[in-house]
Parts: sequence; structure tokens; C-alpha cells
Amino acid sequence: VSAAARTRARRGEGERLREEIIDAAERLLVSTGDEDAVSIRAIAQAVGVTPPSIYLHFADKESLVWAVCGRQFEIFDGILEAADATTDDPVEALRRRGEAYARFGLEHPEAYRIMFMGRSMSVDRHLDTLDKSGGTAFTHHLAAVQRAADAGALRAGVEPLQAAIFLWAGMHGITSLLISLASFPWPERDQLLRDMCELQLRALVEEAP
Amino acid sequence: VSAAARTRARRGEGERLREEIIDAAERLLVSTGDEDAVSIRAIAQAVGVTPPSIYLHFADKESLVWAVCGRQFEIFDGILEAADATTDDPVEALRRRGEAYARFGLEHPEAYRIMFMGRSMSVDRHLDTLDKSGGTAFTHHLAAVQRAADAGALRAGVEPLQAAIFLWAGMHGITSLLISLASFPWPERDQLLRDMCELQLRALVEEAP
DNA sequence: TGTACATCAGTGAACGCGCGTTCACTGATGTAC
DNA sequence: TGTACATCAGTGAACGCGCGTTCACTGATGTAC
Repeated sequence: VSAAARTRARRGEGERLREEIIDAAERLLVSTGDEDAVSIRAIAQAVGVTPPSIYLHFADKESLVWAVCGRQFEIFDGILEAADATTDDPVEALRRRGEAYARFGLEHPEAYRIMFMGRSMSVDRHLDTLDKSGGTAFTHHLAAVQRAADAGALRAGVEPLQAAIFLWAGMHGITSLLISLASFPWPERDQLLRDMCELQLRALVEEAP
Repeated sequence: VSAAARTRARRGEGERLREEIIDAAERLLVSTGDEDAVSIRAIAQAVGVTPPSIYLHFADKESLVWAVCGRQFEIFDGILEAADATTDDPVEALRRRGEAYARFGLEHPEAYRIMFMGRSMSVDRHLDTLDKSGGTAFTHHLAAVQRAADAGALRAGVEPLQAAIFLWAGMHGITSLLISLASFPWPERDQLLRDMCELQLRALVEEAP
């Protein structure tokens, strides 16, 4: 990926570079697939600018990575909300959210890695970014479970928060295992994901009479 | 961690260093908590030997890391098998395996990270190591589920392999989320893990009449 | 019983690398008078 | 309407770092005769 022809921003339009940097970092992150493989130098080259220019807009590399993550979280949340909105049945909505969750992870494994499989230290240092975007996504997830609870679909004794975490953990589990242990002899993937959702919901919803 | 006083191995006892290297690497991995933070140089220093000596026993760094992993897998499998053996009820055994699984991950987060949350590329390159130790652990897990199936405890239509993966994914999910998102406002941990196991089993086992 | 020698365990110094980051700078751009 | 000047966007060169790995070597140790 070589340098694009880039014209210097006009006076007062310095913020333009910030967006270009995030775009380039996002592309590199997705294509190379490794946070460590995406260097300041590589990003600068992709934008068509010298490395020090990055520091005009980001305090350090970590801040840049998290700016990218913030965006990924918004996309992620958008996808799940969209999947949710395709049905009126709150239990079916949970299933569709779950499948969309896994699909996002498998289609954007590197973003997913940083968002949900990173080292907590770096996560801790950027809680504000995470709160805004990741927090929103979790709030939406919890709201979806609450709708199922309000519809009387959950078993007696199952708390919405507990159910929300259970669903999250299960879908995160299968998604991250598929990402990390790609060479494990998994059964057919689509069927596997459907089964996961199915079994998870069976634990939560009232048995059909 | 500075160099221990070390006496050169006697003729024919060169293999002793190999064990010392693995020991040191294991300690560093557990204490510093990051695969990348454990350098060949640091390991050599901890053993009390110069960096090139490492290459007398390992082809490269990755091979060394995986030698450490192999050991961790054996410990891991031993813990789960031991937990299993504390009861005769095959369903209760699954619960105890699950709780032991999470406990292992939370107590050895760095080993866990490498074993189950790494990049698949490096996993692929060391499938033999993984087959021997990780494969054994999964085989034992599957056998435990099979015992529950043989006892007629599983719902009709639930395949042992499907159930085994479901349990693994769920426990891996909650374990790895607790590791990676340490600052998320999780409910009380022990209760959370018990709930996870409980809900998972509820999805799999026949309802009490 | 003594000695030459092959072998083995480990060393010392250096290789080239790419990294994040800093610092003093330049040159275009808009603005004030 | 023209020009001096502050400001802003970005540069070029270098910093120090630690890394994995290689290569030619050394010196102790056991063995054969």
C-alpha cells in the first residue's frame, strides 16, 4: 500500500488529516489483521504523510488505535440494532442479534480482537472511548433482553442482566474460539452458530407448553 | 529477576538446560503476563545463561513458547480431570469441570491467553504440540459429556459433540471476557460463574419431571 | 597410568531491523494595517 | 491595493531502544590407546 497523492490541507482544515489517519489505520488494521503489525510509519505512508504528522492529532499510538475502535464499536452496534429491528418477536430478535454478533466478529476478526480480546490494561486506559461506544452497544443489548423479559418470555428467576451476560458470553465464546483456533475441527460453521443460539435461548426462555 | 548461579552441565546432561529454560519461560510468562514481554534475552538471563544457548535447545522463540504451552495444557487437563473425579453424577461432573475451567483461566490468564486466545497462525504452526496436549484435554471433555449422554441426562436431540462445544464456548466466553474486559462492571464473580454453569446445563439436560 | 583428541555445553560480539517518538525546521496561507 | 507578519500544516533527520538470530569461538569433559 503506497502513498496516495495528497495535497496539504488548507488553513483551518487540519482536522481533515485526523480523519484520513483513522481511515488508513482502519484499513490497515482490517487488511493486515494485527494491531502490532500496524505501525505509525505504515499508517503515515498509507495516508501519504510523514510519521511525525500523526502526533499532530493523536497523543500516542494507543489513542489512535482506540479512535479506530470507537468507530468499529459504532458499526458493530449499528449492525446489531439493525438485525434486532428485522422482527417484532423479542425472542427471535435475540437470536438475530446473536447471529449478527458472531457474523461481525468473523467478518472483522481484527477489530473484534481489539474490541473484545485485548489486554485489559489498554482497555482500562481508554474507558471513556469504550463507555461511549461499547457502553452503548451493551445498553442496547440489555434493552433487547429486557423487551423479552417484559413480554414474559424469560423463565421465572432469570434476571435480564444475568441473561444478557449469559448470551454475550456464549456468543463471544464461540466467536472468539472460531477466530483463535481456526484449525480446530469445527463442525459446519453456519449450523454451529445456529445451534449455539438455539441452545442458549433454550436455557433462558420458558418451555413451550 | 537476575541470573541464578548456574554451573555448566556435565557432558551428556545438556538436556538439563532445556528444562531450566522452559521453567524460566513459564515463570516469566506467568509473572509478566505477556507473551511479547517475555524475550529470549530475559529468559536467558533468568536461567543464568547467554541468549544463544537457547538455540541449542529450541529452533526459535515460537517453539519455546509452545513447549511452555504444552506443559500448561497438561496442567489444565489434570485440573479438569481431577474436578471431574470428585463426583459420580455425570451432570454434576460437567458443572465442576466448567467451574474448574474458568478458575484455571482466571488464575493463569497469560497461559490461558496463549492457549485459547492467540492468533491462529501460530497455533497452526504447532498443531502437533496442541494435538498431543490440547487434543487430550478436549477428548477428555467430550468423554465427560458422553458419560452424561450415556446416563440419559441430555435432552433428546442434543448431540454430545454439539453439547461439548456449547459448554466449552460458554465457559471460554465468560472466562475470556473476564480476562480481557476486567473493568466492565461485572456482577460478583463466583456467583456469575455459578450462574453461567447453571444456565448452560439447563439448556442441555432433561427437565426435572 | 598417562596423554592426545573428539565432543559437547556454552560464550561474546555483532548483525540488521523496525519501532515510537522528539525536535528544530520550513513554507504556504490567511489577516491586519 | 499592497505588504509585513503571525499562524498553521506538515517535514527531515535523528534519538535510543530492544528485539531475534547468527557465527566463529572456547574451554571443560570424557574416551581411546
